[in-house]
Amino acid sequence: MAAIRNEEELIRQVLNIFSGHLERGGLRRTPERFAILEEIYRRNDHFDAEALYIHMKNRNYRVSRATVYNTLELLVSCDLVKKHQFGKNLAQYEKSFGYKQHDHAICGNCGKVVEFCDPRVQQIKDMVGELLNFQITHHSLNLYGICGNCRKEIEMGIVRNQAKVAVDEPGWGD
Amino acid sequence: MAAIRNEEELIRQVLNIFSGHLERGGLRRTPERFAILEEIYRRNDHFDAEALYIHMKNRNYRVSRATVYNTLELLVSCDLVKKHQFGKNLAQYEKSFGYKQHDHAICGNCGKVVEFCDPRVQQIKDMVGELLNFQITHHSLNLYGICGNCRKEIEMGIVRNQAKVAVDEPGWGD
DNA sequence: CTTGGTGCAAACAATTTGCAAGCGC
DNA sequence: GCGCTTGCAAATTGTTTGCACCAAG
Repeated sequence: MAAIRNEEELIRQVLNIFSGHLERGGLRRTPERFAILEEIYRRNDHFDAEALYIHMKNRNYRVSRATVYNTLELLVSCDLVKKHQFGKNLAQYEKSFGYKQHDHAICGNCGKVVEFCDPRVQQIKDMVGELLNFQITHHSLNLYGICGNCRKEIEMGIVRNQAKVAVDEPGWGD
Repeated sequence: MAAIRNEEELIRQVLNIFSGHLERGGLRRTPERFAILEEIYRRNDHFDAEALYIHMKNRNYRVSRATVYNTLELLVSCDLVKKHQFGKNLAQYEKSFGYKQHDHAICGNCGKVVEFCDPRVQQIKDMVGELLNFQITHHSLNLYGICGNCRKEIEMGIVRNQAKVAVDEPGWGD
């Protein structure tokens, strides 16, 4: 299914979009910014700023946390990345270009995040926006609960409460 | 509409519920815990831990932040208080007993939080839970945008970005 | 009187900021 | 070269923890 091809294609595309966004805003096209965007689009999970920072370090990039945060904010502002709060004081991010809008179900036991899509969300946004005279720009819908696997584990007496999911792999990128 | 009467009645009720919850859990009924619960139920807004702490101080209570946080967690665990994250790294709370489930629209300009209710949310929870084999326990749906007032102000060139809303009034109690 | 709860302050974790040096334009 | 960006570390912010004392059961 040519997934790799599509990935490279996608990356070229988002780098371009970002480049244009920077130019339009009179912002500088630094290698750090592009490197961060590229690494984000090579991942397929939800991640936090620290994980991305570690990831960049593992790949032998020379970046600081400040730049990671700075760039993430830029990317959010041009809609290439989405920022979430899944109930904790820790911002989670995910790439968003080329994906259809979706929401999240979060397992309170293992921390797994599953995406879903329901057209009724849009209907609610439209209707509530009109009703409250709010100009809705975006939303966040999170369903919290226990996933099927964890329910089984819990029934068998195993409890892992909040195990970390999606840790970064050690550096092989030399 | 006898709002005051109802408020006193409601407060008696929640104090009772909390008392039972503490007893059932083998926890102590301290004056601080009841005082915090009572103050929460005399407020009608969304507030953060610090605001509640200041509020208690203004009312001449002798409480520490630690006790405020501790008690808030207790109250959340027995469903007398709900905890929210409105997109920032700052937990917001609101009383929840006697209110029907609702969600929130947040103005990104003035910070105003408006509540709304839509039955489709429950439908989504049910359907997605079944679909993903998740046992959904709770959810959070936040719509972000600009409220009518702010839109007008912005059109007139006034921008207040993130003005603080619902600050605590100075102490008049005593 | 036993032990959990408290106030206080120090510790922590996530994020932001200040500043000197570096590099895109 | 000008000044936005960077790396680094220190500062801030929200929340948690450690500890000596207090008071509920």
